[in-house]
Amino acid sequence: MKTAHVDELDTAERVLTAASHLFYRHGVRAVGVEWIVTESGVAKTSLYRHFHTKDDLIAAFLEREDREFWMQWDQVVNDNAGDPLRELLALLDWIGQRVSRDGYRGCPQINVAAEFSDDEHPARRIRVRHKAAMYERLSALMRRIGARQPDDVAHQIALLIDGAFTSDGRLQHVGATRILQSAARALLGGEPVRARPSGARPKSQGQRQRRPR
Amino acid sequence: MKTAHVDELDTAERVLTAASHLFYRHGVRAVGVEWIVTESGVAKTSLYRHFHTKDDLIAAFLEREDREFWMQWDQVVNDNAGDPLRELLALLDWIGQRVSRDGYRGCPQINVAAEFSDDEHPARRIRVRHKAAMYERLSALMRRIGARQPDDVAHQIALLIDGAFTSDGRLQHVGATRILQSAARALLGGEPVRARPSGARPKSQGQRQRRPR
DNA sequence: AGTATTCGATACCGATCGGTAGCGCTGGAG
DNA sequence: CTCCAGCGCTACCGATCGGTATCGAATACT
Repeated sequence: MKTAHVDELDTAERVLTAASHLFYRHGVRAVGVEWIVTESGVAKTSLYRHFHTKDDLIAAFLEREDREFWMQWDQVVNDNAGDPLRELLALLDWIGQRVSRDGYRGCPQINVAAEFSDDEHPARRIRVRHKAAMYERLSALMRRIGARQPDDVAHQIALLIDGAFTSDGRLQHVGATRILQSAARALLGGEPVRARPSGARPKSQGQRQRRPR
Repeated sequence: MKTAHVDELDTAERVLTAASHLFYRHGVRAVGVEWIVTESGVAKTSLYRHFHTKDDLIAAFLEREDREFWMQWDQVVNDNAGDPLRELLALLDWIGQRVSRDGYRGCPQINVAAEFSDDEHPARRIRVRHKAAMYERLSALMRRIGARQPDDVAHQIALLIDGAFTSDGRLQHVGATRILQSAARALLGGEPVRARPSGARPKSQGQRQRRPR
């Protein structure tokens, strides 16, 4: 059915890629389909053959952003498996780098959702799901770390992350990663218990030590 | 020159009020001038007599939001003058209530700025100024509180606040104020020094005590 | 009273919006 | 070889975009 040239990009893929870049950089309402057509080098007819409406294209953009975000998240998690605290710090490092990149313009979920008022709009639904998933993962992670109030800390770290997302490179010169990581450490209560790689459940939040520097 | 009926609203004022509500609720690009005309009950000609372009109207909207935000901020500050920590907690309480209100749709500066890509656009300029002012105030406050690393903590609390702004009522049922305040306390390093109401400059961050509960 | 300004109303401008119709080409599957 | 789905191209649709022109009524300052 669909084979085409293996070395060339799929038509739908080219459309979605071009649309994603434009949507992210300029906002979805600022980008007309004609612009996407020009940028992707695809006929308008073909665009509408794969995405029935512009809203479908917007939804596809956000769905893909969502998928890729969690893929990278999981990658960082897997690279630091075993030590939950290390996992958290690695995630914050990844986010710190992400928001410091040139051309970073915030979280697409937040940005696009703000352009629509109808809560039934796919953009807003996807955003809600995305942020709920974020909290769930953080909450589970806080439990594994052994935080005393895992739900509260999860909410707080979620706030830090969303704040970093909207910072638009404001933290670039002070070190986004450093700010995020030290905040997380503080939120976990000074110096949290370092859990053993082999599932040692931390129960006492014993010896507090001054921060290394 | 301009007196008009004292009991009636100024024409420009009616336009700006209607535009502000629509802009905030639906996003600036989703709202056409015709819609503002209908909602304000003002002739299109009159609208353009006071605001030469739609961008001028958008800028006026954001400028006013900025002014009113700092007016309320200063109000909270004045109501809690003397004790810097109390001041901070009161500010976070105010923000917690603000983001929990029905119909809260995030920070207008963040939302509108995301709809434009040109950094020279007034919306993005005002946003940068607004957020810079936020950091400056927080940084000064952290110094008055006696935080050990005032700049870092200021950045971290700014992240919390921006995160709360974009939470869209997600913290409503867990208590936004509680989450924000406990985060701030933790970021200040357990229990920070409580400054005397009469200008006692805290220099040593002496006795650390375990959190009350 | 006279004059200048501001108002609302309507009609209009070119440009662009999201989306569709029709046509001619092409390349891979049967 | 035949067939046909997917492609690019162009022309087009009604609706709406931001913004302007014109005009008569109402208002305010001198």
